[in-house]
Amino acid sequence: MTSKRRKSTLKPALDTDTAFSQRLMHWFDRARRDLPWRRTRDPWAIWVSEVMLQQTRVEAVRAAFERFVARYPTPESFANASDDALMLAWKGLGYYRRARLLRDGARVVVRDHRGAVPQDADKLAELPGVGAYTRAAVASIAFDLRIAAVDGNVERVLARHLALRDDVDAAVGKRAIRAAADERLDHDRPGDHNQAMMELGATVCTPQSPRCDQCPLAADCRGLAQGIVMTLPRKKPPRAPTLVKARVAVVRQAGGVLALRIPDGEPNAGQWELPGPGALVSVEENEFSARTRSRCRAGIEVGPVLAEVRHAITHHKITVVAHAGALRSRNAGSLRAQEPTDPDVPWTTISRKVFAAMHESESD
DNA sequence: AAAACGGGGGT
DNA sequence: ACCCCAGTTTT
Repeated sequence: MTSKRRKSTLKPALDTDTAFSQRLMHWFDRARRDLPWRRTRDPWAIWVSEVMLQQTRVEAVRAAFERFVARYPTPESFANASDDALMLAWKGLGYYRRARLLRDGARVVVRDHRGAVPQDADKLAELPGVGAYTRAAVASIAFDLRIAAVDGNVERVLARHLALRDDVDAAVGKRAIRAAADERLDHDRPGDHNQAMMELGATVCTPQSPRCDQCPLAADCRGLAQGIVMTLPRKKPPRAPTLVKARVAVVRQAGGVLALRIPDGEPNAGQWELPGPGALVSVEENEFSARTRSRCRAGIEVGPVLAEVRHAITHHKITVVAHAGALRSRNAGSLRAQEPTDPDVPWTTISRKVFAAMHESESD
């Protein structure tokens, strides 16, 4: 057999790209998983799935997705959801702020687009919570628009295929990735192409132990040829974390414990947490009462330590010390009694960790 | 227990 | 170009 590789430089880019997408599509047609959001072309459902998938593994999204779209089948239905309903609908997925942004987006769809997700890439990008990635994903998967989606998976696949040594977080690296993604996009099946790239990154071209022997793109992968796959993509080193020693009080009342609904503007707004100065505020034990009073409008005295839990958010490493507490003011201010085990109360993750740790030490 | 991972918004 | 938001899974 003679090589089919062309020597001509007439249309080298096109030739290479066609082969790229053919190999990718052939692989995807065989390897694609049957997922609920791949059985619909409804742009709202696809939008929802993309937002969920940004933060959670496929398996966790499976159940949540079907429950969510059954409960909120249209942007309009979700636009009208209350904060509490939103929390419940998003339960188990974390990153509640994204659910709020999704609702903001749904509200704009209702207000500016008569409730229909706009079939236009620029209009999509104007929606709250829809950035470059989500815009590309929805536009290509729901509407067949020819826009390459670049998420972390795609970034990794391309950086390796190109042997791109630039920092992918810096402007030069971003431009290179973007250009490579656009160049390789399959114009006949843009939605499938984007999904295939992401699936390849998630299942074959994985961060730690890539299965290059199973990769449809290995033949012309320059990173593999140069033996630098594991070093890519290059990113700038993360910033050193800030250490926080936060404190909360466990004040038993009316069969539950006192809790604060986190005010708008603070992290985790709308969720419930144990009273204290806040999850990102370091305080000594003797400062607790004063700092808590200003935020919770209630006087709380703290006693013995019941539990310590650790939690990490962004560049904060938080140690939360949970004290037994007692209410000293006449009324509870902004605090309400809530049941720790009530599945309908959207406790913060830190609060749940505290309850779990207390439960463990009890059963010892 | 530490490390790894990621997309959107705001300044 | 920078910082902030916010968790789960893997090692």
